[in-house]
Amino acid sequence: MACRSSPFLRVERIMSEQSPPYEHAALERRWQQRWHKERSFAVAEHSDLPKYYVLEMFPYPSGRLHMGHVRNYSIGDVIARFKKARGFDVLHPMGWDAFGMPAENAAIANGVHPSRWTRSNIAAMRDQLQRLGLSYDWDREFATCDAEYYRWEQTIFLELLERGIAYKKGGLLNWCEPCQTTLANEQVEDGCCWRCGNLVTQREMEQWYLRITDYADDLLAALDELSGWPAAVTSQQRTWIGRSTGASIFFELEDSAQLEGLEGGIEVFTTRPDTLYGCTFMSLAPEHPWTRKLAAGTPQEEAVNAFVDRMGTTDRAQRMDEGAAKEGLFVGRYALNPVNGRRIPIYTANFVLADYGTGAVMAVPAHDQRDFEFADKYGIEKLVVIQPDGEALDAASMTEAWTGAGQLRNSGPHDGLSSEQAKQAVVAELEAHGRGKAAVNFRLRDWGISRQRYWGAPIPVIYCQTCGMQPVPADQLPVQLPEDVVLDGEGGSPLARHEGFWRTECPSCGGQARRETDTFDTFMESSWYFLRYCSPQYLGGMVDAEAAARFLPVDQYIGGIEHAVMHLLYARFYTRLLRDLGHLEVAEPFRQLLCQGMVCHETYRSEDGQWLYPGEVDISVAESGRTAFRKSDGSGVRIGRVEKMSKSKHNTVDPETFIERYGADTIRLFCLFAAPPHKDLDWSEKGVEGCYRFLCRVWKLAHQRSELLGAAVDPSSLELGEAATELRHRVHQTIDRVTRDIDERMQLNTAIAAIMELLNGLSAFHTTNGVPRDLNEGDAAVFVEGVQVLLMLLSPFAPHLSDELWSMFPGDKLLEDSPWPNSDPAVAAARTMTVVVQVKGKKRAEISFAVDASEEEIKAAALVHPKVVRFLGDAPPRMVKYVPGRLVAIVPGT
RNA sequence: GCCCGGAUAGCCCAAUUGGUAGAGGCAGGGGACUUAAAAUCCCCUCAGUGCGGGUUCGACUCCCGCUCCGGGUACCA
Repeated sequence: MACRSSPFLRVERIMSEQSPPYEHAALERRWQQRWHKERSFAVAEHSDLPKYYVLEMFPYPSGRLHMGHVRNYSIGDVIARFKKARGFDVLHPMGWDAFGMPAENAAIANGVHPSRWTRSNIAAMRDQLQRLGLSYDWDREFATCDAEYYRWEQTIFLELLERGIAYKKGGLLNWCEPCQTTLANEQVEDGCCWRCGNLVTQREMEQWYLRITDYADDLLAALDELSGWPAAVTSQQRTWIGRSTGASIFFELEDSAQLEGLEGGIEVFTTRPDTLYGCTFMSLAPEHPWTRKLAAGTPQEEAVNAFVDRMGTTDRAQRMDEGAAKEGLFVGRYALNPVNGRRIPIYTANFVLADYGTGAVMAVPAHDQRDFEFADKYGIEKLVVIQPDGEALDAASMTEAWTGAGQLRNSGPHDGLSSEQAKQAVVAELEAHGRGKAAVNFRLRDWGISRQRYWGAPIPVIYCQTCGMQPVPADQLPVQLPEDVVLDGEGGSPLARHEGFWRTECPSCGGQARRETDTFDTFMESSWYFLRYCSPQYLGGMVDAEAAARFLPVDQYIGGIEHAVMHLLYARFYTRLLRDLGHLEVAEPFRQLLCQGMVCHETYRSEDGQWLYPGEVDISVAESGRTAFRKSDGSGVRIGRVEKMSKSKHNTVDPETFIERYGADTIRLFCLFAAPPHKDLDWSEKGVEGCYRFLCRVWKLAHQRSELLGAAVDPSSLELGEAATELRHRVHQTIDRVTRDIDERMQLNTAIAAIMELLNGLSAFHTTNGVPRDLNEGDAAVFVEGVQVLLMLLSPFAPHLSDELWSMFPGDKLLEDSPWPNSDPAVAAARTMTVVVQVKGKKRAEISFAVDASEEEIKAAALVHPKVVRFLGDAPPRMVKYVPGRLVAIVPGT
């Protein structure tokens, strides 16, 4: 056990006497300081080099890095370092998504001010990031809680307000009680708050919105062009935007004269105008503005009011649960079907959503499953108007709705049309009579951006009793968040209780006025931070136009998929807004998106069902399988499945511990090696040890031959032996493999595997039976070239160790300033090839050829190979196919 | 239910996109070194690709029909 947690002991053991110990802690600190001193990762803003912008989703400053962060940033760092070596001017920044509720909750719980809490967390996490050796240009760092950051958000908000993109309205809102704030629709997952996981309720409130729905079509259509995004994300956004085409139809009331304001009738949206002739009733959402009004004065009035009241107090999730029974009530009045004049009863129904479409539905029970069930329950007539091929539907005997296509019947002039044709024909009929039109409907709602919390950017408006709502004048920006607030978790928004903040003068009349006390949704800040990195100190606006033109869009964005329809949708929207306001040229912020997989770990539970941390458990491996015991008392432990690391299940490991034990290079390497970036990664301490061992072997290889490294000779001018030629070929091939794996395939795990292979090759080459052998001049030159290449290829993954060993070569240039190696195509090309001979698809022989052997030559050799001849028989072969460089496939004659 | 993914050795993961199933790591076994153990070094075992069909000279790869796992989404009219 002792050795398991004593890496230094282990290092000494791994190292033979001829190598100095690999002291990763001191070594890594030294190189981090050197990079810092030389500003190795500063962006050359005006260089002639092509730019490359790599960005990882910036973290919320919780105070501690978790493995998900480490993985995310390690991936980004490889790309950043690689692109830099490939000659790009790389922008690779880092900052802090610093507003948000944890800070405020911590303040309520512990009395620490959110600002102090946040700043000290930032300091701690910055330190952790720096100890990972990530290649950020730290001069560009900022936190979104900096007034100099959010002032531009306030500025833009005022521009949006002027253009009517930002507006305020009242209505039912998502309310999270534990968080004491409203939430945007995107931030409600499965009826629960995305942050705290508690059930979201509905509440009638006023708040600010951004008209994202104006951009719905554009946001949707442009997804098709985002070929660099994972389909999982674009498809989620498509679903979320939820565009459906159909018709908007007006149903007049039977006695509309009696109801003021309903002269045009009730509007419904449908995707199935072809079924209009089959409409036998109408359903309104309980919250529909006409539900109560229609019932008023009818015998149904009292019952309808009671129903609406009950629905209002029924939990939304419960009411909308699909298992919930259809329920409704006749409202006491009739409407007229605009195409056939049929008198249809109007119902209110629990399953009709107030905020989708118009909150009113034309019900076609024969062709919609929900309407079918409702009609069954309340004895409403079903009318078949779509007849599927080869089947005669009969309303009386149907057991479920027919929702597919078919031929029209009972539909007046449209009988005989296909449902597709009828969709257009019915719309045309409606349009001719002014009773409806083709329409598109979206599921997407406007983005609610007000939050009733303190730790956010103030919304820069003022309310005056006489002048109404007034924007804060530009010269009074930023509206600073006051520091001196009472945070006790009581009595609603802290700013609303801070008189010094809200009491102000009307900018228009100078009279007494009140500031808005809600703050912005923190997704507002993360919707443009990538832009600010282009010119983080710019004082003239959000971004310096020249810097934006140079660096945008982000070439490679990396982060978790959990933001598929929150951050990533808002950022696309916001970028469009800024383009339309003239601040930007681009519409899409992120050219390529990589969503890394989760970091997972086995779970452990004690006999009494408690979750245990991996550190509390010992595991022994026997033939019968693995068994686990609790370290403290040796009691049995149940090994559970591998799951995403989470605090609640205690299956987390702390990056800090592992960095101390093995070093940042090892941890980075493991995160990149154990799985391809987009897939889930199973944390394995054994695997970490394997990566550590690999780095130790690299270390040892260089030190074993340190005397050679100081005097590199170009091997291309030397006469090389067989083994040296072969090794050199492998070295150059490895350059090609690693380059392609990083650049084209984003397959970092196989890039590392190739580097490991190269190490194995170099080790075998310079030793005999594990002991260093004598190398001639050619051998030495090839070996040294191999070590050089190895370090260059390794440097994006394990930069500290690579730099340390690189310094054994002459010159004092950092690897960070050295170009990526180029392979010599002549050397990388194989000299011989092994061709497999298959007879009827079965491998029968292998033959070696020079790479320039001709097809005829190869086919001929294959056909006379003794192992092949046996399977051919006497007749001439029916087919002989040559796949260049790979195989000869033969089908014998009969 | 629908829409995405995924399933290859005891485990993680490769396979140049239809051409020799195995690169890399872990675990396991053997050997060298050692008084011994550990460490280190060298060597080795193990699957025929979730299941059933099909196309093909040839299928992990393409087609059809399933199973299981993961993710998203759902009275959206």
